[in-house]
Amino acid sequence: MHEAADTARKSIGARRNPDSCVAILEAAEAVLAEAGYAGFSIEAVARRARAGKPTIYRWWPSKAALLLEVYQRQKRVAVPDTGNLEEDLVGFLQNLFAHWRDTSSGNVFRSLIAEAQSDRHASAALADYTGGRRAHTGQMVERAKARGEVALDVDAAVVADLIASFAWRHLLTDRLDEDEVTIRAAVRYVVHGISRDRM
Amino acid sequence: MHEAADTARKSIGARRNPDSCVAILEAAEAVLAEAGYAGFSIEAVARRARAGKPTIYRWWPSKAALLLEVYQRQKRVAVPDTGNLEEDLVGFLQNLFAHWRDTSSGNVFRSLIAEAQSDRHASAALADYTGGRRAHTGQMVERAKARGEVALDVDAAVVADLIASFAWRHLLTDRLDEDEVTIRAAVRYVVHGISRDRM
Amino acid sequence: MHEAADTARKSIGARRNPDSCVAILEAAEAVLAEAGYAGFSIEAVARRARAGKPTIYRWWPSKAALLLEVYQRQKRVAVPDTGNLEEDLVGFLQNLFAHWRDTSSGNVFRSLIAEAQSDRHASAALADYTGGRRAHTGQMVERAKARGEVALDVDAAVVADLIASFAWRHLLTDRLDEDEVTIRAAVRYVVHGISRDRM
Amino acid sequence: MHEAADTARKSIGARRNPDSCVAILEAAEAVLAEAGYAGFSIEAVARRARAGKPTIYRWWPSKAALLLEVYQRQKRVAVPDTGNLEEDLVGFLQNLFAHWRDTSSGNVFRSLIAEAQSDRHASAALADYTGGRRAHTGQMVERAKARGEVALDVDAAVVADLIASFAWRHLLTDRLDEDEVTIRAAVRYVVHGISRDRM
DNA sequence: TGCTAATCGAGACGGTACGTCTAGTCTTTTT
DNA sequence: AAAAAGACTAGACGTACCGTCTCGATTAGCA
Repeated sequence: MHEAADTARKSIGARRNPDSCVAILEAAEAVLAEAGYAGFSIEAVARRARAGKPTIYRWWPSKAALLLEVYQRQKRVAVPDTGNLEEDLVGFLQNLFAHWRDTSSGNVFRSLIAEAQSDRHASAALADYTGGRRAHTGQMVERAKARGEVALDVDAAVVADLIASFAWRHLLTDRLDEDEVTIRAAVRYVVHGISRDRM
Repeated sequence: MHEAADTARKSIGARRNPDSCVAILEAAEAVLAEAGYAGFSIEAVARRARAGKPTIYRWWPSKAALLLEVYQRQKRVAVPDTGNLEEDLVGFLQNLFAHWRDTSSGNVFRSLIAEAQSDRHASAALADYTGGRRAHTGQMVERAKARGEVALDVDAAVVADLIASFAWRHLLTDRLDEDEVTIRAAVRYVVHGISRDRM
Repeated sequence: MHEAADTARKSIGARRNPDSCVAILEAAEAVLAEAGYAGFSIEAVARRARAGKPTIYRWWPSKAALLLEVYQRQKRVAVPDTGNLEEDLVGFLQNLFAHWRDTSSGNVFRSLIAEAQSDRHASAALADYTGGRRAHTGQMVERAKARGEVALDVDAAVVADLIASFAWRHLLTDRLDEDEVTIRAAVRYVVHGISRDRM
Repeated sequence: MHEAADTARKSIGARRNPDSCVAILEAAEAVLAEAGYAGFSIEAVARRARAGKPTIYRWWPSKAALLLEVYQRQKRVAVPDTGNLEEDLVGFLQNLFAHWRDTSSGNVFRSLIAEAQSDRHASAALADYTGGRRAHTGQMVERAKARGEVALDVDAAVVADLIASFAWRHLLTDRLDEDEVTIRAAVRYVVHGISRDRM
């Protein structure tokens, strides 16, 4: 994460300056990491990035848009494939919690959810994003279905919803340090409930 | 929701004036209902309630405290007791969604969660509150255990967490109009997963 | 300047409590001495005196009234009588400057003048007070007239005005540490101007 | 004193907008004229000028700075040059009193002096200003010295001080309507006291 | 090669809200 | 009746951001 040079960035002609773009995204991430959502303001990002406010507003029409891009820039969480749904889901949640806990991603995503509660653009953007993620997480269930672990009439989207909801609430209530036992219990309750020999 | 009289409320001596207290809580609710979390400010509440800002700050140290009291003032959601866990939980979620949807409660609680992402007092207050609610919801599971529906080694708190998480995420992503089929599916997956003859 | 006892003063029945009166005046003086006019508020005095605000407002209708009483409670400056007008006036100014400098009187009187610029009660009270003082200071000139030092047609009130004005402006512009040479020069210019053999 | 147009003033780039500057100074003057020092608040000025409070604080760090600039913006008092010190000084005082009386200048300067009693910035600004004025007034005396009217060893600054003090006290005690006889008497006492053939 | 046009940093602008302070009024309780 | 206590409405304080605006400098691509 290289720092901005002492010499100010200038315009590079009649087109977007990628340096500024990167500097702003990195500054936004840094501000969120250091001061959290409370300290996240366009002013603070502009100050940190040594950028003008209009430059930010030009490319990101709302705080939400900036937050979303910052979040998407960060590395995705790996979706395990162990051949066993319970292990997959427990692994996924543990990876996700660790990712949220150890990087600024947790703060970014929390902020995005909070922002979505008062800003309709953020709300729409979040709905879009979560729609995509749900399908992604649902693949773990679909694979389990294909393996015969899970009943065929199970709605993978609902299962993905349950798992994602569990993750969200832990994020939003500062419980990302949940122990494996509890995570596994939650996952097992759901996995057992949808297993093939049950339904 | 009666309006304030033309004559200003005065002090009623060296003790809290319940009229002011009520007027402020009602104003807070009205502001949230009309302008949402984005327009919810102490100034706006004070203006609407014809109250001085210090009067609000005197009794509610933070926006979160005010939000929480507004939320708690609203009628509680009934916890059904049908003798069947699936029906209990489906009914509970439907009641909760309807309550959030049809009153301003949903907006209030969304705001509280959002506030908790940037204010540590809000965060603490919310943790406090959800702790209490978790035990409450868990009772449905405990009753089912007592009836023999649910395995004895099931952690009721984890189940309550799963259900509450599902509700929160629907609130936070504007999906309170979820159809019964989906709600029932989610509940069934969990209930089956913890049923006695399964574990 | 004894401090208030730990036990709160109580009402002594249907009449004014002199302890409260004294405590309030002393508190006002102490506040002015420590924080100056900037920190002088009825709230601050009430806090310091452990008195209720209404108790202050009952007896002193305005800040100015309180200031005036505080000022008048303080010891008067001696008016010298050396048999020579120049010495009298120089001595008087030196005494006055020292009094203002070394006690809280200076702050009190500055505050009173400042208050009089925005409060008509203060203005009236100050006019009243200065009227009395002018006559008082004028006596030094009248004595000099009687001694034949000063021409008979000199208006003692105008001379008193010149001297008092000089003192006020030094107070108001923080020049109470003026050296004797300058004070004497100012006095001499006036005294020579009114001496008998001149006019 | 033209009113602000209906269209709000906007920024004119990364530099001070003179329209705003003027609007604020005129608003400050108007507020002082209408409500006096008691009603003079940054809020009131901002409201009247249709300006944001931060715009005022950006350019005038304190109420005193604003008052001072309002005062200095108003036309200066003419310093007469009649070839006779008594006439010069009497004329100067009469001009000054009339200026203070007939414009809002008197209120502005009174306010500035009052403000200086509680605010060290005001105090410093006032000291600065009066320093300059003293030299200015002293020139009348210096001219008289050059003409041989006044003894050479007279300290012009002290004389200016006496005259200015006399003016200040009349301003501060609402005596700007003083008659010419009294003004002339005061001036004559001083002028005689310093005349060449006397000392 | 010189002109146009979009972008950059900078920072001022009118506003709104923050959380704190004081003003002056009020009522209850205690003496 | 008067004292203390402290709550009440009201509004100013000085600060932080909001989102918009205009500037002058910069540079690519069109003419």
